Amino acid sequence: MHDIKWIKENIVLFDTAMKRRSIPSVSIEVTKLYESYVALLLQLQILQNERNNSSKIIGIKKAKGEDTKLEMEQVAKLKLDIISLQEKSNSVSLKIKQFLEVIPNIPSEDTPDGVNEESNKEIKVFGNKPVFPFKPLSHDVIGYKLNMMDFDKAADMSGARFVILKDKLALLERALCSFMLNIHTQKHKYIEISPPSLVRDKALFGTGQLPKFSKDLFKTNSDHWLIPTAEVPLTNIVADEIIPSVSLPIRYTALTTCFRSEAGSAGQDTKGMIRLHEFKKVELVSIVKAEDSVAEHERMLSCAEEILKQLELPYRVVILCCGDLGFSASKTYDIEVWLPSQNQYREISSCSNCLSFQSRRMNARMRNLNNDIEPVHTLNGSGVAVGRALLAILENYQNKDGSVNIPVVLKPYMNGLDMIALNE
RNA sequence: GGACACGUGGCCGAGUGGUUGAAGGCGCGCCCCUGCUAAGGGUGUAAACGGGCAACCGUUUCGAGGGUUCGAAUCCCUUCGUGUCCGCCA
Repeated sequence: MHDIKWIKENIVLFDTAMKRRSIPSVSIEVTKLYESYVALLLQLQILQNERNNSSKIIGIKKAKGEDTKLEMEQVAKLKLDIISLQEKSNSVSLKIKQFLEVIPNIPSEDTPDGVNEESNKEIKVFGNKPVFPFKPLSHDVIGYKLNMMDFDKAADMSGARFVILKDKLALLERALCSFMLNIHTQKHKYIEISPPSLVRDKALFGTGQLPKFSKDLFKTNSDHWLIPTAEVPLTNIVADEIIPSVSLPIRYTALTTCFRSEAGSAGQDTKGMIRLHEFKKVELVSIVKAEDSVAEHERMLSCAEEILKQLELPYRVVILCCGDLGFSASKTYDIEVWLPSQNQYREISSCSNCLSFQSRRMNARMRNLNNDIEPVHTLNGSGVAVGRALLAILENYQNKDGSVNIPVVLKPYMNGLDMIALNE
């Protein structure tokens, strides 16, 4: 959520930024609304002040047993004006709020222009793509042949875009979860959280999924929403808080299941585990001072990269262009892992700096050393998507006979297993 | 799901219609004092918004929303949350 006062003072800057997002300029309109709101408020406050004074006098007079008929009649008249002014100013301020809450964050200066992912900018490539002396299979075929991945049964009970992992693949998923959480808690000093998976509107408004993107979410019949990412509960831990600046940065990590309706992605990635309605993900969230968020963003990216480095999976890092940037983000790095069967890199992590965009929506603030209160900055990133990590391992570590080697760092989590092979 | 109770400032906790943004305590800040024993005294200490160069002034806020009233933390309604007991269940 943008600060209306900031927009008012930076009309050109603001509209230029929105233009990069292909959003028509609204700053003049909002600013005008705001000015009329301030005018109404001023008038209203004068009348409220009069009413308060008169009511005090009535109270004093009544205590003395004096007659207050005159005063009471005067205030009664005032009251009508107050009510009508209040209605007007409420409706204008609601309009302003409705305007502001659907305007996305401003892209950072170093976010490339562009309307779709083709304009994303590659900034780093890491690792060697595996060379196979045979035609590498896709992960779903590998899983099927191992008899450890069942899309058909999942479809019978849940429909499309669900999967059942069995036996060693279920273990591999669990191993990945533990491995990632251990790295982030022990090496990167994130605090592990086990949050709710169901949240109310307010939480999703805070992180920016609502009110605009309800179509992408699942809703229960009890007015809860299933979280699309742990970013939602993790970031909302600081909602409505005033945090002493000495307590920052706060770094949280969590393993959760993520639920996404995938409305509008019909036909995309219909095969395999790439795009499911539910998947597990280890998330990273940082709450930092404004001046620290740029550095924290780099740190977060390197924390996510660390996972892929240790798993020895080839990847690249891109900066998302304006057209690909999420609603709440000012700048986003995507980490893309190499998938041999597709002969391309696919997203496995997304690390975003939201600046004060989310913190203003959820009223998350800090008290600095001068005792002043200001919004914190929030960042979130995947560290990393578990399902996609699993499928990347299957594809990158596959052998000709259909077996799959286990990355060295995962062996302790796999009961010492070196390889997943077809059960005899 | 049934019954009852409760939601006040960083925390605890008074406050059932009238100069109450809110006693008192704790905590914290600043200042002072100090050879009567791990202390005493003074003073300050909410947020948001609006106006003002500023000092400062004003408005709103006692879970949230609405209502009654000249006036509401206090009364009424709705709602959310919490606690306890009962029922049910992992």
